Amino acid sequence: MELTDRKKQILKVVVESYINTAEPVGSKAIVEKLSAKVSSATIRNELADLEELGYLEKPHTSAGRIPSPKGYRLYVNELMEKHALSPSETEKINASMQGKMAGLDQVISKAGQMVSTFVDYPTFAAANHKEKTSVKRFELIPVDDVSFIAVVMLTDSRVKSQLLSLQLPVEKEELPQIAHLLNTHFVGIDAPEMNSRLMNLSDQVSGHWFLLVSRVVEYAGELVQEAGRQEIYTSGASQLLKFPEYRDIDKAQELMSFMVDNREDLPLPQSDAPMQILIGPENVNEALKDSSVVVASYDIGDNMRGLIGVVGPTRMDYATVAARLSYFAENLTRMFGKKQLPLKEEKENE
Amino acid sequence: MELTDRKKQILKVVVESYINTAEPVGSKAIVEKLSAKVSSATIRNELADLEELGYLEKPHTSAGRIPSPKGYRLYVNELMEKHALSPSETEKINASMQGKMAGLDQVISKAGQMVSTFVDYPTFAAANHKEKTSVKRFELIPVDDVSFIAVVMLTDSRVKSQLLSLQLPVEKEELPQIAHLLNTHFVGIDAPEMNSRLMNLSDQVSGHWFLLVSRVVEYAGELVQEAGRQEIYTSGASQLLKFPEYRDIDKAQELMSFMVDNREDLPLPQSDAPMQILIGPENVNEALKDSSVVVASYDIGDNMRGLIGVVGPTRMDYATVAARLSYFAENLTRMFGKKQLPLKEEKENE
DNA sequence: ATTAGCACTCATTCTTCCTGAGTGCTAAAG
DNA sequence: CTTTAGCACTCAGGAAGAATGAGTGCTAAT
Repeated sequence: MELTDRKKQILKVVVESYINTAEPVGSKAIVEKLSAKVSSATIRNELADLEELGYLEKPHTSAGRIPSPKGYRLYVNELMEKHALSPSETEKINASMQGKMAGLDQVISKAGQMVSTFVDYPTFAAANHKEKTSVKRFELIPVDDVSFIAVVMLTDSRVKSQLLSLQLPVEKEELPQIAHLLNTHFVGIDAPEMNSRLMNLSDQVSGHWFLLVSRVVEYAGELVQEAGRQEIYTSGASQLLKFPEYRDIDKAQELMSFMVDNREDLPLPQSDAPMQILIGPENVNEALKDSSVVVASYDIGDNMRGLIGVVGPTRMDYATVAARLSYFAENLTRMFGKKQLPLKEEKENE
Repeated sequence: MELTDRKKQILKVVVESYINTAEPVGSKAIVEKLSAKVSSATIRNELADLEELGYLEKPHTSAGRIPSPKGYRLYVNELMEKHALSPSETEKINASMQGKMAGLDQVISKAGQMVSTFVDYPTFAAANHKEKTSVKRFELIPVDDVSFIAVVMLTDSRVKSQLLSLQLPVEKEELPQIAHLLNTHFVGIDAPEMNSRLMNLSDQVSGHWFLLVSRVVEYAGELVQEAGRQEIYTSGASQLLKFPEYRDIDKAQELMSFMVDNREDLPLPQSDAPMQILIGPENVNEALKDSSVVVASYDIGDNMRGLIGVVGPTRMDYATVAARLSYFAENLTRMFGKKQLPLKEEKENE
């Protein structure tokens, strides 16, 4: 059954007022904010209906109403006015995005940080590889008798390198051959496959070479696995404490410890939708059951999708957050979503 | 004037009892915990003296005594029993340190994390370079027509690399010469010096070369500067909320926002002492005035000194924290303080 | 120097009472 | 059938007071 127009208007007023004040909303207050001129008694009847339908709840008998998750859901789906950003806001966002992010790792974490300061809620940030990352190419650079540098180009166009030292002497002349070996056998595959090929190799090459090769493969394997694991960054977690809903220290600590200490356990929403809003119990994560999350995603290169989630009480300001976040995400896609990452194409200041 | 032995014993009991319970300690409770058999009235006289001397304070007239910062200081300097770790504790520490840290960046942050879980207080972690980091050597690896990889070896034995792309074509054959140029002019110097040498070079080489060189130098300059900036990591910040002294949300938020969001502003103690305890107002940082910090340092390679700080209320368990932290720090020095970093010398599991 | 004894202080807790915002229901009016 | 005025009712939250009890400081005796 569809709600009447008036019921929707009333629900909207309740949600917005509660978002602003965190106080239950009473019938009189609603009358004042409502354009239609009706008495508070009428509103009370409507409120009773809305409560029966599950859109509102009462903290206790003699208090006003607050929205239920179902109420927020309706608000977000139908009632919320997607408000456009003011020029000064877009300006601020644009300014903050100038030249702050060098290198892929930084894009992800910085994006989260910027959003957090901009929406005034805590955020988390992560990224998914669409395809599995693997090694694109190996290079070995001689250093001294016992050490060399392994340079590993990954398919996501990052380049990682590390100094490796052995007990045995390393012959400069052998390195190119070993690199060739690596490039023919260990490119384009995942970590377990790397290991099994390494095993196969063990009796085809000399022990000395094998040692060298396995050190490099070990390193590369870690890189590939690390790329598969998704690192989650969080920002602004301390802002949680400013909301009255987290006055209860235990509630606060539960969520807080997720945000700052156990981020790896934050289950991320999977959908590819540009923006998604998860309200209270819609979150699968136990610690988020009383909170809401607004998630947006953006492109990084053409093989990754960045994710930014804004975390707050269910009473969070969905309209503003959604507007700002989606503007941000769109801009990030514009800046980093190209075929080839424009890594440090242009620079400014220092 | 020296305190009598009995006064010291009493102070010790007060401090330790308060550390355990967070409740003011009364004369009767002291009698019970004190070996000497005296009456509570005697204790009261002594307490009055200790208060007059500034070692104790009273929250209000009818409460027991709590230690003042001066009291904690005396306790830490003279009274505290440096307790040895039990075998099961050292075992746990040793186990947790097995093979968790690969690469220099990880040593620092992981060390902080491990200490935090082990002492049950929040920690911060950082590292100082004793000497300025600079570039030890450049390598350029051709990739395709317009891009190449810059590999930069730093004096702290880290190796960093990045894919650089230009608009102009990159000649494979030129790269070794350009690398040579870089290695003769841009090694062993700091970022500003790099820039000024770059300027000098501008009319000595062709525009094409200059473009290439400046891209690499720019990248290297950032690396060198980044090494100079000190990155601060924190762990376990949410544990703060479990202490009653941070029940006051505002206090909690102030410190919390330092720990999780503004870590770069945490001023770190400079001393090179292996361990240092800063009690309440001894901290210069405003946000830490009501808290205490136990800092220890350890060697990383032979050019860096890692720093781990344990943060807690002034009522923190100095004896336990100090014991565990120093054991940790000693082990870290043992593991990573060698001449040459044993980066991934041995491995286990995956 | 120590201690028993006693009057005093004051945070904390519990009760009681009051207030006022807000409700639900009924009965009358549109 | 919808709206509204009116009224009795509920209940969280705050204020005020009383009781509790842990702890003190001081005095006078040992």
